[in-house]
Amino acid sequence: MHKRNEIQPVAFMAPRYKKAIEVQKVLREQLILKRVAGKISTVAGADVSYDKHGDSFFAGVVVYKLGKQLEKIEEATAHGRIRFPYIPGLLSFREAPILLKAFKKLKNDPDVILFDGQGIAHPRHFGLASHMGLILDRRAIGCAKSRLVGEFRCVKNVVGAYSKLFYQHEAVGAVLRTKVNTNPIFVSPGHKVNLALAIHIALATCRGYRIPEPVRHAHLLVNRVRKEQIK
DNA sequence: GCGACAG
DNA sequence: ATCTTGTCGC
Repeated sequence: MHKRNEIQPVAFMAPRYKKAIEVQKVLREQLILKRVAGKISTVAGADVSYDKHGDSFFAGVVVYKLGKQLEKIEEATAHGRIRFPYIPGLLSFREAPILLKAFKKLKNDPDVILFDGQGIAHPRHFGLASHMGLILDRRAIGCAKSRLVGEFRCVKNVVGAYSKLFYQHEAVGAVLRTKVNTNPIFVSPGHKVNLALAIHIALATCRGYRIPEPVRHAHLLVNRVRKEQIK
């Protein structure tokens, strides 16, 4: 008997997965869920693309200067072998290594990073954006295309409208309308930001598409690189 | 036992 | 996530 969103009964999981879950529980204690002071002038987006044959993938990061017009100032990619299966709730153990490899090539250190996944809107309040933000010691925000946990009400069909995402009686994120007549996205604080700033940054970096520009371009970048490298 | 389940 | 062309709708 499992409550909704009680993903992966730990008792039946392989030891390495149980260990991963314990790691998340320990690391989440170090998360900073308040807005950290400091100017935000550069924003990065990161994403991963999987090789068709399933044993390798690519990570990409794109850095933008924040302004009226977003100006791309740097991008980096990395290639690596997949060492961990996809298990809802344990995505960071699969994607963090390759993402870190790409971040190491970066010369700039962005003031905030947007990730293609959840922040604290997660069974243990420690999704990909939280994990990466903590490791990189950067502000991080989760921008997912679908729900992992939580309940929410309908979102008005107006850009900027949102409803809070509740999980265990706590607002862990927002279901945000970034484009009319289009499904909303799931924004949640990852690290060193609060929900209000997470929503603000996500909206401020949207340019007419559902996905915030940094993540959208990181997505395009990795897909382009993957298709070229396969040849 | 069934349904839910980021990418 | 990925395999994939056209097609319906704003």
